[in-house]
Amino acid sequence: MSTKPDSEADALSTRAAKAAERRTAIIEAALDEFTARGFAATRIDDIAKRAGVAKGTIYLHFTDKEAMFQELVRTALVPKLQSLTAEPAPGTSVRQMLEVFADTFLRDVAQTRRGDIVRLVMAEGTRFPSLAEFHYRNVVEPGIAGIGRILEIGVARGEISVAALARFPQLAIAPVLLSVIWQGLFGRFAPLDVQAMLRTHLDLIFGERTES
Amino acid sequence: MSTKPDSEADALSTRAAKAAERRTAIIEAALDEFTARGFAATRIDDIAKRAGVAKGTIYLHFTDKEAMFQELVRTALVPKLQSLTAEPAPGTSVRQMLEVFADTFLRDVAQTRRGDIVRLVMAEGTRFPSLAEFHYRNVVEPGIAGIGRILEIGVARGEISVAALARFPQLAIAPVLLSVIWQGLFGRFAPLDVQAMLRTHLDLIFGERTES
DNA sequence: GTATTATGACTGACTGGTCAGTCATCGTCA
DNA sequence: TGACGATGACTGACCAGTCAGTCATAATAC
Repeated sequence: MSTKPDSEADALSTRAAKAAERRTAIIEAALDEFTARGFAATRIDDIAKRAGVAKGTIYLHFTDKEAMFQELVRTALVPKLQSLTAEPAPGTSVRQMLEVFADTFLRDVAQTRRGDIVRLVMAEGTRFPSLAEFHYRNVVEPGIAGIGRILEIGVARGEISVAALARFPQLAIAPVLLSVIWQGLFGRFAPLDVQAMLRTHLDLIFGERTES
Repeated sequence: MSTKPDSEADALSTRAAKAAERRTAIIEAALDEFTARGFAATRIDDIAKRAGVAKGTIYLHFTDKEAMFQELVRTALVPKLQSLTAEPAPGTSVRQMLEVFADTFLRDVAQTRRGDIVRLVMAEGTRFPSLAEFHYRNVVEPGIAGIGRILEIGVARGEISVAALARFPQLAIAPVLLSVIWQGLFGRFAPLDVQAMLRTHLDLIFGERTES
């Protein structure tokens, strides 16, 4: 692909390179605008302005607004999922695995623009069923399955005493989801100590008695 | 109010009654449209058609689209909150109190149009900060406080062994919120046994060991 | 009780503005 | 020089909000 004397590959230095740059700029700008305003209220003109590009250029890369929206939102989360579902080193306790998961999530999702994207999916998912389903298949289901595997290990090892928890990995995820929502909607005037909350949640799962 | 020979009161039979009917019809229709399409994509014409009313009539009741949206969404949830925060009969165990809360929530919110409204607030809250703040003050904060009080009793009585839980009532709410989101986005193709999940969550809180 | 007038709720065609998507033209690179 | 990427003015559709006119009902007169 790289050494083939293809006209496209030859142009890599200037033409294709600039095209790729432009595409990236458009994607960045579009994500900013879509997360800030939602699908319907976002203007293509604004995306173009923010990307430093004319409106027509956008239509060289995407067929229409809806296609652009779906393509962007789809690809924005999937790559990062691997780092979350990565198998942990053997010999770690299940509690540590979940702690790593929570920390990674906080660092890579909740505190970055990816958090906005999660909110965006929740906001627009009803109006774009195919988008919701795509996220279920590619983000939610694998995520749930990964957590489920960890929980099963916890139950098998006796670290987790509520065996039914493995049937509902959603319970382990719920506080993380709540954090994303909370920070987006209320964080400005009612900040939440997410880290401490998630630690408490782990105490709950692992049945550690604590004094206040 | 009913016997006063007021011109307004006199007209209650026909004129004012019809006006009230109309207003209700508009509110119903507007909630349907807004929850189905979101704020920006909802057309006033469609609300009018659905309410069986001319467009101009809507502007006799609401100053503009945004005012209507905010007023509707604001008032739609507040009244029902009382039934959720109602003090339970003394002598009930904390677990029972939370069970009642969960059941009431499922019956009155998750499985009704109120669930759509919760989703709507989450979806549009970012774009209507005053709406988010209103909901925080009038729905979230009282709700959190109510659950917090129950949890404190649980800690004091020794029913709950993780004392820090009382600092984060959000942890008790999180699965309920997740249920609403899940059913709205994925319920169609990946239904979730919410009742069983919430029961498991209570097992977690009350440290009941269970076998699968 | 009946006729006449006054009221204001209701209507929907219309306006002004916005915005997605197009395309004739231009500029640039191989 | 020829080809193709980029441009932005333009078009047509769409829609929030308006307002002059209609009509059912209430108030008043007789």
